[in-house]
Amino acid sequence: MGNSVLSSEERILEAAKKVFHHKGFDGARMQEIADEAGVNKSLVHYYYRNKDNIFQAVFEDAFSKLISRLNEIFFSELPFSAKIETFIDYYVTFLSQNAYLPLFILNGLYEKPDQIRKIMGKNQLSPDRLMDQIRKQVKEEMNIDINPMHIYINVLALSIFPVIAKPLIQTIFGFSNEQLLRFFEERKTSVPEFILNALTSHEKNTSR
Amino acid sequence: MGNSVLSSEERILEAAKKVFHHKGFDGARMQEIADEAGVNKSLVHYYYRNKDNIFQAVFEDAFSKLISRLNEIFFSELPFSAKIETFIDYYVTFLSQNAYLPLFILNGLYEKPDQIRKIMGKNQLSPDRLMDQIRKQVKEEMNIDINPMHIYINVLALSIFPVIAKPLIQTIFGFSNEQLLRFFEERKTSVPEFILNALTSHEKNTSR
DNA sequence: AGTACTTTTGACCACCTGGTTAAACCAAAT
DNA sequence: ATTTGGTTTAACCAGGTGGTCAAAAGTACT
Repeated sequence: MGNSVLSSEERILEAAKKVFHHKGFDGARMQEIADEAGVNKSLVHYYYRNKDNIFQAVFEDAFSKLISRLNEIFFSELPFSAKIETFIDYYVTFLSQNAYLPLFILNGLYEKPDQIRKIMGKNQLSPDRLMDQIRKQVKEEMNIDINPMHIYINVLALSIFPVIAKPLIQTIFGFSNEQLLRFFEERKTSVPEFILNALTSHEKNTSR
Repeated sequence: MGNSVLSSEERILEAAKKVFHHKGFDGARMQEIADEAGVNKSLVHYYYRNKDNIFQAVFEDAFSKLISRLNEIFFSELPFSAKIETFIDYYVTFLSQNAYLPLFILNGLYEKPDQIRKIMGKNQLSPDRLMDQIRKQVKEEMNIDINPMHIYINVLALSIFPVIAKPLIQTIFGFSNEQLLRFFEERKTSVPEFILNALTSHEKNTSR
């Protein structure tokens, strides 16, 4: 357990991430965080005054980790199809390795709705510009006029949900761990195909 | 708070649902369940011996509620496009009114992976038959050969994720409650269009 | 060696947690 | 009226909870 070069404060934060990610706010124990970091429980309180504080630190870290790259890709100069492919590929890989993150964040958003805006401020999302860009790109490249918000949410849904629903998928289909991995690998190509096909007009959109 | 015709046992279960759905297993308090049901805490233990038991009762109820109609629709005799439309319409409505359910279930699947198989046994899923049917239908009606598992997961993702991510969506887009409702209403038509378009071949699928 | 400062610890606490138990309550049957 | 059965309650408990505090250990400077 000899913990290398990290300072106590850093080790505590890392330990807190591990514990909060896996157990959530209510399930996490200050003692467990201290044990995981190899320090006395009081030291946790010394650096982060209380449970809420350290949770917020963990939450902000997780949140920005999850969305920073998202914006990077979506605001890049790539054509839309490349964006989708790049994004799915990156996200499926990233989320496979950090499977706990999305559920942790979604739970956090429900439990602590107050602190969201603070974090939103830090990680500039500027959705208006993003939506304009998506609408324009899809119109130009796919010749289809569709509410970009739905596209955006659909892309997120198709990338994130399967990771969250891992245990469900595994039980439904009876997947072993290797089979599940292969399933996620397949999605790296099948999901972009699915999305881009959905956005390709073959005849005019059905009126309603 | 005069609770009408329900027996104490039923009132306790209803109270337990409310509390567990909103707070999760670790966040829920036996005392709060008792208060919510308007009974003494000991009575909760009298009917359901311990916290785990009553949680399992709540979980099974939620789980079967969520998937029973799913199978009903997917195993019906409808053409595939009608299935998708029916399913999305039903699910978006149902989930809007039970927004806590999906997250509650997904968390439960992570926290109590042991009890899953029991429940899976009760609510027969028989995924093999379902997958065969989907593949066959999509091939016949859309003339496209695609792994039905991905279709199935995609449909679930597009219906369930937005509900789970409610607070996220609301914050990103700055939606009021009414705007969010309208957004979900729109999805009842936009999502089936999206899916069916994605499954309509305009040129042969890229080989691999 | 002594001082001033931060870091780390053990002991402690008030409160809350799920759970137990024995007694009270209440109907229906005798 | 008494018994019998299920129902409901108050009182209680051992263990755990986040959090405090003062003392100890370490560090750097003089």
